[in-house]
Amino acid sequence: MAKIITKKEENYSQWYNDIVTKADLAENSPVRGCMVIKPYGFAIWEKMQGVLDKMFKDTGHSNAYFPLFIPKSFFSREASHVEGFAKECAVVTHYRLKNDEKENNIIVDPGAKLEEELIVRPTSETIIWHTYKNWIQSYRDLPILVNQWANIVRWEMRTRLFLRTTEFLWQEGHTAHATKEEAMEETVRMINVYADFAENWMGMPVLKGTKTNSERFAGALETYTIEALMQDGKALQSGTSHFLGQNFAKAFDVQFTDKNGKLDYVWATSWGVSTRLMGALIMAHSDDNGLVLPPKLAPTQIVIIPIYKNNEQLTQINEKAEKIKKQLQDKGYSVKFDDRDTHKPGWKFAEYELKGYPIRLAIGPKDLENNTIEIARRDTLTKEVVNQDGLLNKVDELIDNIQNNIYKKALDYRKNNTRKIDDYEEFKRIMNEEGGFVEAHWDGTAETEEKVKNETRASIRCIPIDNEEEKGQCIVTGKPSAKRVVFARAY
RNA sequence: CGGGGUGUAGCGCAGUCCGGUUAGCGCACCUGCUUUGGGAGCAGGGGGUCGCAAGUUCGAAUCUUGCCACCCCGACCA
Repeated sequence: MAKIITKKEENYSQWYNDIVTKADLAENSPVRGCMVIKPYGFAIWEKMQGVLDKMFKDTGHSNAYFPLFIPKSFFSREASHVEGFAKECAVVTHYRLKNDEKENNIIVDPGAKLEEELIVRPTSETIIWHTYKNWIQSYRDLPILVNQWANIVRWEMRTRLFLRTTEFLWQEGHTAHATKEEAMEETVRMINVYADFAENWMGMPVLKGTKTNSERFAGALETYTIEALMQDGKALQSGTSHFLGQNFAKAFDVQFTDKNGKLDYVWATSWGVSTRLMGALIMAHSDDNGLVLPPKLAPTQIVIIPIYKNNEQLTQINEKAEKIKKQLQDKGYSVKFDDRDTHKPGWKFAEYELKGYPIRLAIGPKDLENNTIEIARRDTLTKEVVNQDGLLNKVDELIDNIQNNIYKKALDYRKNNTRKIDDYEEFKRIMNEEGGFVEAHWDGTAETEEKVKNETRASIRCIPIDNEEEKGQCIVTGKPSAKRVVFARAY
């Protein structure tokens, strides 16, 4: 088995092929830049979906669904939005094929040309605000707090499995509010939901902050982001929440009558996370033996592997294992008993490590004799033999412990790779040799941001919310700065 | 769209420079026996339009021309 290299950028393709193919997550699809999410990978996604969906509902949102196709004219209504997305849209121009008798081939029927082209959604603001226009007349119709789980298509020039695929799955929340304050609160609420999910479920520490003008979502007045640091020192934008102001309401003429009888435009937010989070999950925690999944998101938390020499032993172990499985399931754990006779125990050990199962139990003849069981944890790859009577408590303890440990490990990694730099030459060296987050002063201009990007390939990932004010001088121009911002090379 | 690279079995590759039996290796797959506490051993077996097309030649995976696809690095981006 080829080793999975997590540190070096140049080995990521190898790493992906192994993890992704062998761990049954996905494989390259014949369609340009698209991915097949294999059953095990999709199980992880479903798990994430389930948690996020509950978080959205708990914050008052409901699910809905809007069309995949957006008429081209909708798109051009919001100027900066169309500018941001125009270059990466798949466009439907015809609605029928026909048999070309000369060539004996199927061709696009020229007679089936659409009068107005349809855009395959790269995001749904336009069609949703077109729809909201009919839903909103009065302040009594507000707020609208809607989320949709959907697929979208962005025809990027360059794709990267999981991190930037042509088609991807995501959720997009689109809310409408009567006041600016309320919309702003919603924007911040949702970035906090994302940060909560990333840290407490994925075990992945994130920096919360706002984007600079040039990195902002097309059509937004403010973009909040969570930025995670991958094990190769590159940053990954993992979720965003946008304050859209009244831009889309104005573009789609969505006005409402307020309590005082005055007409005003509606305030909007949108927010989303995608299957990129699976890439983040993989890249944040995996090691040379494969995936490491946080217990809270692992589709199966515990696997039990029988070790036996003959059928008689297997029967005895089966009985015992099924009992243990039942007990664990009663406590709410997802458990798999792998009694396949087609693979040997050693093979199974390696297999479940590759797939990142948090806890592995092994039970064999020795254990039957001694009333013991072997318990192994994926995050540290350590194992111990415990008495069966204490197993349930041990599992409780381990599940918590593993969840906390992988978070702590990722946090330590980030701490060790976050540097305060005040010298531009040092900054350049760090970007070339070390990677990671660099906290530095910036004069606030797009010119400086652009210069740094051209010279170091590092961009401003965010202006952190939590960072303290600290007066300083821009690392490039020496002009005054009120606060450090976070730079990194990013995916 | 620029720069680089690769296309040979499901996966990973050798063979190509310098044309020559029936195209080979590892893993995986199938059958049988022995095995089973960290990816088992032995024996046998199946699987290929050598990316596509044309050309050169007695003969092409190998040489020539054209095309296509994919990967990596940039520009772009969740």
